[in-house]
Amino acid sequence: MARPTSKDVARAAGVSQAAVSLVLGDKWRGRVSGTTADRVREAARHLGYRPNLAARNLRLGRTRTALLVVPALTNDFFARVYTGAARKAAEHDFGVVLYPSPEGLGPAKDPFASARAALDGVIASSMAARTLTALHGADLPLVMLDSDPTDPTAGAHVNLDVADGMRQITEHLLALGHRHFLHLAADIDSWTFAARARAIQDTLHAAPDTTLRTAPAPLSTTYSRAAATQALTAPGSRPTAVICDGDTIAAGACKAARRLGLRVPEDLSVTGFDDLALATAVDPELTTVHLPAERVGERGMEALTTLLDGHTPTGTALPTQLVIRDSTAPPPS
Amino acid sequence: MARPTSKDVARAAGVSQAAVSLVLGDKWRGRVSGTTADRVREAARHLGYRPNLAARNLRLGRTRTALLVVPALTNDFFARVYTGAARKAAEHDFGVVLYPSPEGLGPAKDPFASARAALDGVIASSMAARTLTALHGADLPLVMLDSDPTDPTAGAHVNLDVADGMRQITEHLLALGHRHFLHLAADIDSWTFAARARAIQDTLHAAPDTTLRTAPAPLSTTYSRAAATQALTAPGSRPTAVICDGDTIAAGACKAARRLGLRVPEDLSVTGFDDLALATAVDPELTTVHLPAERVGERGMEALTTLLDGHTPTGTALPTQLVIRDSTAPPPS
DNA sequence: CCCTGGAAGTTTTACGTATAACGTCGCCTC
DNA sequence: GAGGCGACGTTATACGTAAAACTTCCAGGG
Repeated sequence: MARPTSKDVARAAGVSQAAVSLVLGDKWRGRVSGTTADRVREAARHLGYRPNLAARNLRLGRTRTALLVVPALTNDFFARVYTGAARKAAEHDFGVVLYPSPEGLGPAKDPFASARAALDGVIASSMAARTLTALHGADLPLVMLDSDPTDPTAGAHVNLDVADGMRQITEHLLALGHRHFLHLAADIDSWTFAARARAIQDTLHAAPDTTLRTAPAPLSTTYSRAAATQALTAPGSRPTAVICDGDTIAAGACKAARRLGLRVPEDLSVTGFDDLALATAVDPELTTVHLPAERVGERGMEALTTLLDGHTPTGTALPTQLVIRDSTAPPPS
Repeated sequence: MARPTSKDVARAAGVSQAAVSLVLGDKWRGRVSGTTADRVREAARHLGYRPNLAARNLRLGRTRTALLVVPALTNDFFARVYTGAARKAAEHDFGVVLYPSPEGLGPAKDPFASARAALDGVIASSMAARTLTALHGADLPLVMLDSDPTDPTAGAHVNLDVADGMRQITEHLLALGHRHFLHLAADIDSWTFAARARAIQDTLHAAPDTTLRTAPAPLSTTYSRAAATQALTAPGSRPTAVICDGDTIAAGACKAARRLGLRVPEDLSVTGFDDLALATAVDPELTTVHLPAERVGERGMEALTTLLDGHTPTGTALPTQLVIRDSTAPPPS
């Protein structure tokens, strides 16, 4: 037999379809007797009734579904953001559908066409936002993750205190005695990376006799290695510490250093960012900044639901935490 | 103004709602004149009309949405499976919604409740399937990934030739001169890992004077390291090669070896499996087996659509490929 | 005895779409 | 000039649900 509808349940219970809707929607008090309600519930259970979501969504005009826009899932930061968002969503009886990297999906597709489910709102990471001109004009509630807090196009922001993370990293290296730094900066034009660079500069500015050089690097272990090699062999003062915008870059930098005959951390300290699974897989394990990725996802979802309730979410930046592992040490004397 | 409906478009174009549906559904040939069709399209474009998917799904009785069930997205194998499935889905004008690790989502939730979108079919990885008793009885078309091909509960299978991958790895090590092996086996009861173990045994069985020991290891770099240390220091013959069921285990094994004073690959060869991003991030880069993860996702989606068309998908196992990197070498003399 | 009001339902309607079924007109054929 | 037929539409209906509006019955108060 085909999937049972509320009408089938009604027939089985000997009531009208409306009564079934009232009972199962838990709006029956004062409208249906307790015994009848029980009878309806029993019939529904027996038939294995599941409401047709398409019909419900059509009727209610909302879907309890959010779109999460991320640049790529193979980055486990975003995978964790998704996990957090999905968990929180489940609490609110919401669903989350993903719109991953347009690169991965071929020709720039309309995200709202790609997400077959109709949407109640959108949560977008800043790194993905640049590809999403389509977001404007869709007038859906929008929550932005780790993006410029002054950007008014978003209904809400969930921010990470990446500047504080970079400050912690830099001060950790300063405390170890480092004075000459190389910043391998992600070659992506994004608020979060700009904020990280500024934090390094600000922190070093307050410290005497320090030098900082910056080189761009792709966010990929394989390709960042070449960038690191080049930056480390460039003429000029040799850095004793390399600050990377991400763990993947740091992994590439470690390899580059080793090929140049530099031991990490004895001859060169290297720091990561993000605290990906990779950070503890490489040897030495990376000193890095832990980002509460799942909390970002949770907060994003929370912000979206408060937005949908007509309120304005309050936004404090989520803290980031320096994690000291084995890739940093005092500079060689 | 609220979101425009097909009725609004009809009014703007001076036609009936049915005509709008015909034109936009591209079923207008012989029913509507070309000029009228153009007028309708122009009106739709001008109003920014987007069909209400809930209504369409209700009307058509299907959603063009598939559920992909994976154990965890933080494993980039599954992230790539998703990417492949989503890309292929887009071609077929389908959507993919995820049901990730029940562990990640808290108390075992009904996957079909969690996916707010109604579903046309399910694609499930074997590693996730054990948690999905709910799949049975849902009588949705089901495609199983990398699972026991003789299992009849699935409508279709997409298989990886993991046995051949393990055979390639083992023969590579044999060719290098290794005779004494340690297999760090994933501590998960799943068809794919059983097949891998069998392949190692079969291959070594055909080679003279070889020994094989097996030890269980968790699929996590951090925890597998302890398992590797224990297995490597256990009394008895010392292996010269460690075959791991996954790259994460291999990364842990490399660290364990180094702490024991063994250089990789000079003193001990270590092999991975899966070819995750991690495989090229660690130093030395791992000799491993590349799995065409995105192709798995694509084939899964293809199988589902042929299933939905009422046909029986043909199933040949996808090939796996040995990738020789820097973690294997001849055994020490 | 009538009137009010609440309990326990039912009938009806609307959500937006796709499509089957039904008109109407003009032209061509026999 | 009757009949047919293709082009160009329109009208009507169904999908499954939620909820507003309506009905019926009965108890209790004045």
